[in-house]
Amino acid sequence: MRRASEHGELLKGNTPTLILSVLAAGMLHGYAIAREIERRSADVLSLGEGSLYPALRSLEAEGLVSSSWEIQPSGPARKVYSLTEGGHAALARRTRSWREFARAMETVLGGSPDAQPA
Amino acid sequence: MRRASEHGELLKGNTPTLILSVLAAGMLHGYAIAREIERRSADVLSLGEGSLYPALRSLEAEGLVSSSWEIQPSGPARKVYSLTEGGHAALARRTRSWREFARAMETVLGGSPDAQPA
DNA sequence: TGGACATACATCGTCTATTGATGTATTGTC
DNA sequence: GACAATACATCAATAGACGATGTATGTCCA
Repeated sequence: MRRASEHGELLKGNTPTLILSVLAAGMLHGYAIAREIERRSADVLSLGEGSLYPALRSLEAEGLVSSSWEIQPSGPARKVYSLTEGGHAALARRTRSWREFARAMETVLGGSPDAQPA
Repeated sequence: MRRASEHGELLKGNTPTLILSVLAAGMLHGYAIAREIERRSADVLSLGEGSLYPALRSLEAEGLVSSSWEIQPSGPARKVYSLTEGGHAALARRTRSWREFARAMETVLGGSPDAQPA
């Protein structure tokens, strides 16, 4: 499938936040999580399979999501994930942390003569 | 010295942007760059020496900053950095890229029922 | 019939960047 | 005399994203 545009290393550390975020709207299987992130971000953000599946495993190991297999009448089985209570709390925490970070980035960038206003 | 608050892995990929950003206001030596980032961000963001100096080396290798030693009448010598033309251009590019990324993060987060408005 | 592509899972090696520790040396302060 | 700040630097360990690869099914088209 098409690759979304590049954002270098910026995604680092934000993958779990993005996954928790789309799961907050309801349960989804792994592949659909990646598509939903692309859809919501208008293809600016994209998770490769090599980032997605390990991240889901680690979120499950931390107890932030839970999963069950869904057998389809046709096509491969899907692993469907949903947020646990801890997952909702983690999302709220991570969202706050992201926004504090993003605001701080803006204040540093904004102090530069080169920077256009945001 | 005191450590600024933790933001996990969020800094990843943004270190060069922050350095270029504070250098856009004028030349500074390495240690002062780190202090200026802390000052502007009200101690939310902080670069350890282990991140700062390698990042400066690599920026210089890319031709985005240039440096010269400054001998002080008292105290250790300082390596003073300034932005090259390429550095100004890179800063503008990186700032645009950061903001596109941050906006996309917000649109994904904003689609969640758990998210408070930014 | 065969090719391409989307769905859907998963793993693995590589690469890159941050972290924290460690080191040297000077200066100022309590 | 000890500690902290200034000021440079390196290095091992760690973590996380990327891209490639693999398996399998289903669809669409020529």
